[in-house]
Amino acid sequence: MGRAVRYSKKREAVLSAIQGTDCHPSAEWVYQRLKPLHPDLSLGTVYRNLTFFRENGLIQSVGVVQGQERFDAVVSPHSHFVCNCCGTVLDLPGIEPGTDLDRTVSRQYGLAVQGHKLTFYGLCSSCANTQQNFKEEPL
Amino acid sequence: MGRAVRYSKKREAVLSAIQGTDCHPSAEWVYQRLKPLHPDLSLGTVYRNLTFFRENGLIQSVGVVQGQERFDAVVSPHSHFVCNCCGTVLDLPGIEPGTDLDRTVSRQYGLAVQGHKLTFYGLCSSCANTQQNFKEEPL
DNA sequence: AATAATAACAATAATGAATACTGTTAAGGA
DNA sequence: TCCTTAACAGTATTCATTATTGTTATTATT
Repeated sequence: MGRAVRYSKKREAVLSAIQGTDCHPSAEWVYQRLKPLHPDLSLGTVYRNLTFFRENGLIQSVGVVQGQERFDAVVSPHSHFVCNCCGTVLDLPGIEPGTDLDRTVSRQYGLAVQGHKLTFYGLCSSCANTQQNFKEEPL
Repeated sequence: MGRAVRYSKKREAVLSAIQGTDCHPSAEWVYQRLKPLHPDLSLGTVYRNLTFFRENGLIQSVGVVQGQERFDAVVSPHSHFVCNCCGTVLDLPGIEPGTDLDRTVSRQYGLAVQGHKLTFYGLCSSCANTQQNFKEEPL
């Protein structure tokens, strides 16, 4: 018998924080957001629960942006845009390549492709208007 | 190991009801008094807890008055007056015979007397003024 | 070196089984 | 008849177990 999962207010709060925003937050962001309501919250708990939720498929990782991993409560495959200046992560709901890419890779390499993640990088409109440049190398 | 005693709101309420009055109430009186605050209280619980408290020395029985047992949260030995008309039970703080009675009985009969209860019967001033008579035989 | 993330462990809090307590109903007693 | 007790199923409390958290130190990454 596996380890039983228990309910906890902190865990629930972490999930709500991610589900309640579309900014694709980092662990630190979640921590700062919840601190006022949960003064005794610890950063370790945030990291632990983010890992827990990702492993259980309730959230997904968007990848590491400027040194911090970012998360998304929308687990269905969709595209993202990452600003290399301010680190903003945006959804790209119009850019869905369908199953063509999956099928191509599947046929060409003989792999059972089940989905994909497509991430764009560049400058968001806000950063482009203020003519800022990225502070870290974008990859 | 004996039966463990647990806390319950109903039990606490019954004790408070008795401790919060000097009218030497009956089970029914306690029940009616607590009903508004505890709508699901049952008369059986009142009886059970009165017995429980008496057996544990937290309250004492003043005796049966007009068919109903009456209780007192003051467990130190003291005298009472019972009105045979309205059933009122009064404390008689000035009428304390001390240990003389106990010692007399103890010597005369060779018994280990530890205390006594002295109860007077008659008409309280209220009933005497309205010239009522007792409705039940007083004993 | 500085910051993000993980590991270790004691302290805390949630869970579930055991069972004391209560509500209800029926039966006993004065 | 009315006051009180008994029986029993349903409810609520307790407590041991252990998942979760807070803290601190350590590792990883840039």
